[in-house]
This record gives sequence, structure tokens and C-alpha cells, in this order.
Amino acid sequence: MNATQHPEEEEGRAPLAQPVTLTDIARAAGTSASTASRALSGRGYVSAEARARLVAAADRLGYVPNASARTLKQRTSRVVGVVVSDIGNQFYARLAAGIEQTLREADYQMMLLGDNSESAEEIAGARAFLAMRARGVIMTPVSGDAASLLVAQGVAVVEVDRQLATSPCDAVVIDNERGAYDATAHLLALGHSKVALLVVDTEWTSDAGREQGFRKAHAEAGVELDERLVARFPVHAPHAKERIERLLREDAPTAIFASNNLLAEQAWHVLRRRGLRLPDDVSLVGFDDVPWMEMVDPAITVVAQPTEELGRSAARLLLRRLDDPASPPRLDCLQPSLVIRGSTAPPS
Amino acid sequence: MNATQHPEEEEGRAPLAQPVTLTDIARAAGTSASTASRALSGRGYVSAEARARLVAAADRLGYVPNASARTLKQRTSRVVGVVVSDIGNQFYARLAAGIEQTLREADYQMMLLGDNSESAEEIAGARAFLAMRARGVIMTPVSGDAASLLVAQGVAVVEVDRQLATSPCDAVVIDNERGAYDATAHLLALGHSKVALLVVDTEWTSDAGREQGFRKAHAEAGVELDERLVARFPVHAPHAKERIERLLREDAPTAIFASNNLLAEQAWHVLRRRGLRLPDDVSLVGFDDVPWMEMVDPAITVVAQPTEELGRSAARLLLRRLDDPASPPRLDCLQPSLVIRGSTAPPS
DNA sequence: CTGTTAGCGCTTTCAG
DNA sequence: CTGAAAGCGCTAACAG
Repeated sequence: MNATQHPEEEEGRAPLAQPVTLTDIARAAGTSASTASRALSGRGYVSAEARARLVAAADRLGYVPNASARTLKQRTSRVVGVVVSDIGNQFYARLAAGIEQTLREADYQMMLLGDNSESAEEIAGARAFLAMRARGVIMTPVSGDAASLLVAQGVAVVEVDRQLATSPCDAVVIDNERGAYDATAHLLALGHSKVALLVVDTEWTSDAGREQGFRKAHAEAGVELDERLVARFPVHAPHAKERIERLLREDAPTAIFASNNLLAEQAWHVLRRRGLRLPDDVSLVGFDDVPWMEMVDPAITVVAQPTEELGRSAARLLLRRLDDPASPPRLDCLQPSLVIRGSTAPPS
Repeated sequence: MNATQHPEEEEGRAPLAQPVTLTDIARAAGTSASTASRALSGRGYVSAEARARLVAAADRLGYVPNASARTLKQRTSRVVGVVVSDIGNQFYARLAAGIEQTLREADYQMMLLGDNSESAEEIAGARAFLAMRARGVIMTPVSGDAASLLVAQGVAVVEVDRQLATSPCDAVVIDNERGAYDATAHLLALGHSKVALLVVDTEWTSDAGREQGFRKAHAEAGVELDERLVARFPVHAPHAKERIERLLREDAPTAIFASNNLLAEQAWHVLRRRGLRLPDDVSLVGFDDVPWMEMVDPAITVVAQPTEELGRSAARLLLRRLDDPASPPRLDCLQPSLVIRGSTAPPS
């Protein structure tokens, strides 16, 4: 403890072993800790001169408030937890960027975690946020359990991209069914009758919605769907390429609708490796526009989503909820749009 | 306070307004808080049966330790802060993924922040980590000030990708000079004598190293370098394309070396827009291999970096430092490798 | 406008 | 092996 040394007038440049505390700066300015707290946190009455001395002392000594102490006392923090499935996937990265931007403007700290689409990791993340008394959490849910845990403990959660929670909470999603419908209808209108669907095998509403849209377009066009053309992939698809290759070989679709950017990438590689030309031999449509799709030749027709806006909306929803915890759960649904490029054409 | 209700034998399923505390579970198991602490945190003697009762009570009541209280008491946490320039850039995303993986294995929590290459945001991030008593921080530095701040307060920092700190700290970088040298030498060996360099205008060691390698290759090949071919771009390059376009128009280079993935992407777009064929009209080499480079036609010759390994190394360095704070600062340097693809050929 | 007092939830001596 | 007591740094009544 620094009561052993004389505490007065020390130059603030020594390599401090002990971080400086509010008490230190109060003493340096000749006030009590409470006054210092009021001055520095900006709430409560403090005389202008006291405040000035305090502020001066604070930045002379390089004071950094101890977040733990504050959180412990106030029983809440300004941290908002965010957990996404895969930080390395551009979709989630852009989502996070959107969230962070809005959160920052509202003076909240984003804490980002990846869960590799593992429900266990997701729960661990939720517990970590609980432990640090995060004010709220935004997530692309894997299982619904994490959200339940959080909600049960009273932390606000908003789900993005997918909606899985059984507990009531806000969510913002894309109109997946409509996006998939548009993509599929486009293919069908071009005259394709053997359209393959590449979709992730989960309970997630996103993939379910995309499959529904795919089916609905078939139904409305009166095209019978061969179930073998629906290929489901595990979340971590190590052998996706082989599976796609087999699909191509055995069922000879004339068009492929890949329902996320990773599957589209895999499909594209398989097509190239097999020497199949786009769009002459096979047409390809993706879901979620990422830069490469516009760069390859031919460019890929895709259902584009407002990814960053998705993030911003989620953050806004959370902010609103923190403001008014009692308001009824809200679901926002953003519209995707079909961008037609060179990878789709009538079957030959 | 829950002293007002009878605290015994409550089912743990009510929507708890107040999170359950260690004291709650101690009471439920009929011990003192100290014993509960010892049992649950696993250090100190506790009888097997007491521990069993405590553990049972803890997960019956859904106990989540309060991280703030623990951090406050122990004066340190298990959080490692990570701040990168741009979460949306695949390079940084993969870097973060590598870091997180290694950190997780060592049971540390990664807290990720983006600073948009703004020194002010970087400092704000550093302060946030200071405030939450992060054990260490890993960053792709923008200015060196943040690192100084951190180091002065005694938190371990390791710089990744670039080295800017004036304070002594660990770092792990790529051999940028060598990578750029190889790329440039390749172009020169092909017979190009008007090679343009696209580089970010910063003090960063990464870009400086790349420029040096570029110059060194020219010197060794005995090719005189026209300074107009060296194009420097601000970190946030809004008009990069115009600048590149002008470079092409006015100085007619026969090859371009774009020293990061974003500049390569911009250059590629400009080339395409102007109808310049790769590699017939112009050769292009990038730095930092990202997926699209292998997908476009022709594929892009590039200096590939071990990005995830860079992250893992940084995390390992930090872990080592936490173990042994006194060890001398260490600089690890990883080797990049030139991947020759179709975008480079002799000038026509 | 300011100081005193108390306590957030946890860990850690220190006695038993 | 266990409990009592103290205190981490901060904020929020509550008197002055």
C-alpha cells in the first residue's frame, strides 16, 4: 500500500506497479473519494474548481477507472456481448462490424466471441458474458439454449440472422424464404427443371426458410422436385466437395442454388475442377453476396443481403430494449435482393 | 436483498431478478462463503463431501461467478484484449481466429476490438482493456502510443504484423522485405522494367519493409526505379481507384505490385474496367493471399503469408510473457512465400 | 456543494 | 479442514 511512501506531488511518470485509484487522485486534489467520483463520472454536484483540480490530477496521474469495481458496485456494465458462428466468414465479420458501429455510437463496448457453430462454445460464451455482467448480448444462435440461459438471468438478448430462442427475445432476420424463392423462380423461369439445392443441415430458421422458398418456387411453377436434388450438409462440412461432385455426377442438375457463401464457393470450385462451364453446362446462384462473386468470370448471380444493416438493426433493437425492458419482443425482417449476373442462363 | 424472503430450499427455476451469489450457494449447502469459494475455485482444502454438496448446490441454482468481484479482488482477470485494424478484412479476421484458438486452449478469454486504423480508437481500446484489467493485449498497432500506455501500466503487450512500439514489447511479424523482394525479383526476372508499387502511406514497418524489398530487388537487378511508379495511399483510401487509374494512364507500368490484399483488389478492378488484360497487358502481384485471388481468371500471383500462424504465434508469445514477465522482449519473424500463378508473364 | 458511511461479491490471511 | 474478518475500488444514499 502506498501509505508507506509519501504520497504527495509525485511525478506521474514512474512505471506504476499499482494502478492509480480514485482515492489517489482524490488525495492529490485534496478532496474526498466521493467528490472525485462525482467529478470524474459527471453525475452529482461538484464545484467547478474542485472538478478542475480533480480532472487535472486524474490525467496527470494517468487515472483509468477500474471497470470491475464500477461494475461490481452498479451491478451492470457497459459491455454488450456478441457471439457469431465464425469470425473468419465475411458474412459474420461484416455483421459484427455493423453491430460495433452502432454500439460504439451509443457508448457501449462490444465484446466479440466466435463459437464455431458449437453449442457448447456458445453456452460457454453466454456464461462468460453473464459473469462479466454484460448489459445485453447479440448472437447468431446455434441452439437456443444460450439465449434461454441469458434471458432467465435477465440479460437482454437479440438474435440476428436466425431465430431459435424459446424464451421471448428480439430478433432481426432476412426474409430468407423470399430470397430463396426469387432465386429459384429465376432459375425455373429460365427453363431449368432440375435445380439442386445446397443447404446446411440444421434447425436454423435461416436454412429452413431458404429451403422453403426453394420448394415454394417449385410448387408455384408446377415443377416437380426430385428429392435427391436437395443436398444437406453438416455445419462443418469437410467433405462438401465430394458430396457436391457426387450430386453432379449422379443427378445431373442443370442448375444449383447454393444457400450460403461457403457452399457457393465450394460448388464453384467443384464445377471448375470438373471442367463444367458456367452458365453453359450448369447455372449457379448463391445466397449472400461476397466480393469474389462479382470478380469471377462469369460473375455469380446471387441473393444479396444487407449484411451490415442487419448488424446495425440488431444493435438498435438491443439499445431500444435496454431503454424499455418491458416492451414486447420485436422481430425485424430485412429484404434481400436478387442480383442477376452471368452465372445463370437457360439450360442448353 | 433476499434476507426478506425465506432463503431455504427454493427451486432454482424462478426467473431470478438477482443473480445467485456465492453466499447463496454457501447457505444452501450449509457452509461459509470461504469454504464455498475454496470448493468452487478449486484451490485450498475442502472435504470431499463439502465440495460435493457445494458443487451440487452451485449447479442446481445455476451459479455464475461474478467476474467483476473476482477481478477486483485478485486485481487481474483472464481476459486478453485483441485490437486489429479492420475486422472486416479477411487478413485481420483470420489473424484473430488464430489468436483466439491458442488463447482458448490456455483458458483465456479473447476480447476483440476493431480500431479502423484510427489511433484515437486504438487508445480508447487500450484504455478499455486497462479498465477491465486485461492480463495482456495483442494488437496490430497503428501508432505505438497505445502500446506505451499499456506497458507503462504493466500490462503485457505483443504487436502482430507490424512493430511500432517504443516501449519494449514482444512482436511477431512477417518478413515483409523478403516477400516483397521475391515478388519484385520475379517480375524483374520476367523482363519488366516499369514495375509500379502500390503501398499504404504509413509509418508501419509492414509497408516500409515491403517498399524496401521492392527497392532492393530493383537495385540488385540493376533496374533503375522511376519514383513516379511508387504510389502511396492513405490508410482509408477512398479514391484509390482513381489514383491507380491515373498511374496506369500517365506512367504506363507493365507490372504492378500491390502490397496488400485491398490494394490488389482495387487494382484488379481498375485493370478490368480499363479493359487491360492480365497478364498480357499488365502483370499483377499481390501480397497476402485471399480466396478470390485463386478464383479469378487468370489467378493472381501473390506473396502468401501464414496468417493464422501469425495469430497463434502472437498468442504463444503473450502466454510465454505472462509466464515469465522478466524475459527479454522477443521478435518472431515468419516467412512468406511467393505463389506464382497466371497474372504474371513477360511484358509484351 | 461535500464528506461519511456502507457495501457490491469474491478471495484470502489467520485462527481455530 | 473450516469460519470470521478484512478489503479490492468504486458509487450511492444521507447528512451536513
